[in-house]
Amino acid sequence: MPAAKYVKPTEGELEILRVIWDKGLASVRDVHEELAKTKEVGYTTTLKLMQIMNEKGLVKRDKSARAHFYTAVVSKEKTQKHLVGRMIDGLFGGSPGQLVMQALGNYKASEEEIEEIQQLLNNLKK
Amino acid sequence: MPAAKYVKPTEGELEILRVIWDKGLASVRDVHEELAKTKEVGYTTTLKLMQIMNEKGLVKRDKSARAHFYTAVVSKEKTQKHLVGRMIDGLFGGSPGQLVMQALGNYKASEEEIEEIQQLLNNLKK
DNA sequence: TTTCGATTACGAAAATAATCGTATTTTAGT
DNA sequence: ACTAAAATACGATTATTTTCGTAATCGAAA
Repeated sequence: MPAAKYVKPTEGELEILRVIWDKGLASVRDVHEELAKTKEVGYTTTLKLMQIMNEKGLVKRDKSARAHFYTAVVSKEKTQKHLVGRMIDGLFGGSPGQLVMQALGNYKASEEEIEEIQQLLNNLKK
Repeated sequence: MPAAKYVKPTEGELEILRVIWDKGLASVRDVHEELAKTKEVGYTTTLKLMQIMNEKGLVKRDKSARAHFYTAVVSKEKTQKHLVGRMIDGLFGGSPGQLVMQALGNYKASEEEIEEIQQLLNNLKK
């Protein structure tokens, strides 16, 4: 197994990953149009970033068609886990509970989510 | 009220804030020695960063003594809230529950923490 | 096959963040 | 008052990330 070191995506890369995770497969134009909904950005900026992500191994691309199609190499779950872990260690003194309290206290979760969390907690206790 | 816009601390600034939050009041040397425990860094680097943080309004300093003493202007809780919020919106599709599930699933919380969270959830349901 | 709109390739500038060397200032001890 | 140790001030360099202009390339339509 070839080491597989974790590459932390930058802010901009994360925005792009979100789109790709969502679509599964996406061209530069797909991603760019999605980003353009929320911010002013040039097409080639998005392109360049996606090329860099490809070099870093965050995504891979299929060059067979004229417009290249990108897929994510790093999974959403794995990335979430890394970033949540960083936040727990860096900002919550290593205590996941503190992060959870903070999140639940400040941001409203739906009824279903609450049920789901309670379920999980019950399992964890056993 | 003078606008009070939120300034997002950089990674390096966050490390320093953690030390200041912990100590309440800290000189550059205090902070630097704490940072030096975990990474190689020059004294003046820490100094400079703290000066920048002062300019940004993240900390304020008491210059009356020879060695200046710094205190945090932004609270730990407020910073946590902001960063958690960013993470929820950016990585968890706006769902705090997803973040919580991720955190609890991957990082072990203590028995007490679990109890506390259950308590909170019960309150939220009502 | 020629053209034209869309795409990728490339390089470099701009913006942001982190680093540290050197100069200056301060003050306690002599 | 002088010195030395320790602190701050400042500027500049380096590293990283983001941005985008321009050129080259591709391929479908005429």
